[in-house]
Amino acid sequence: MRTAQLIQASGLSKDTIRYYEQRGLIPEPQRSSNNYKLYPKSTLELLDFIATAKQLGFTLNEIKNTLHLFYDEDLYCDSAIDLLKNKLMEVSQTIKQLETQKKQLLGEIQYFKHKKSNK
Amino acid sequence: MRTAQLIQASGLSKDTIRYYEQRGLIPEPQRSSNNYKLYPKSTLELLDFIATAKQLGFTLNEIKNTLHLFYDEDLYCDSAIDLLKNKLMEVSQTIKQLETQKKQLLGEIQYFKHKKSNK
DNA sequence: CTAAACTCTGGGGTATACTCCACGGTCAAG
DNA sequence: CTTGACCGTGGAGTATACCCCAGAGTTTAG
Repeated sequence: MRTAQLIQASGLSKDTIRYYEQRGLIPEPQRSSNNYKLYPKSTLELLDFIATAKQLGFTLNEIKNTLHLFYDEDLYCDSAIDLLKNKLMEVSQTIKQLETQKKQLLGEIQYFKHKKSNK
Repeated sequence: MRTAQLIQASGLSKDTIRYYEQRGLIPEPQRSSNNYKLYPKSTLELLDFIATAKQLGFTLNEIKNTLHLFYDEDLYCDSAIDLLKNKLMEVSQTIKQLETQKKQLLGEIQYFKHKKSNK
């Protein structure tokens, strides 16, 4: 699979793919004689794995430390569950903070409504 | 008020204050003959205003575009309310996305639990 | 053979909100 | 007069996830 195909199949830009390569998220592809990159199918699957993980809220760094799950999912159910649970707690925590922010915003709105009615 | 006092009273670092100055969030202070900065009291109040706005989720850029509220709060109740409502919607939107993320995470956890029990 | 399309690389730019460093001037105490 | 605290400046660095550009080799169609 050449670069153009991978771009097309993954929906990612060449720069994103290159960036993932540089960050070590996907392995360096082989080269053909003209130095063009040749990706194995697994890279496409890996990119899907990465996309899913991103959607779940994982950063690229976190995903990088999780690649063993992609390569041997069956072996690491427990650690997968741990990672997911941790992220779940993070997300819940963030939601809580935002709920607090919401309350404060509502309070401020009330304050200005009150002030306005006193003009 | 000199720099040290403002740092002390605001709880911000010298670098943060300087940064706010550069960004135009607080006005350039006067200088004494030795070139030391001399802040008026209002700057401290302004820093408190900024801190509050930050807590409500506003970025420094947004805050900068909102400074007229600080300088003439009474005149702009309506626009204050608009700004707050917009931010409220933003926050609510973010919360929704995170709730979705949470559901997906729970789904993934179930998936791995299931997979594990089948080993 | 030439022009267009494809590919590679290195390196700079973006947004956010600061922090940290180093160099140098100023001031007060002893 | 010197030492240490205080103050100011410019500029680099941090984290995240990319985007964009330019220069140059390669390949393919006509």
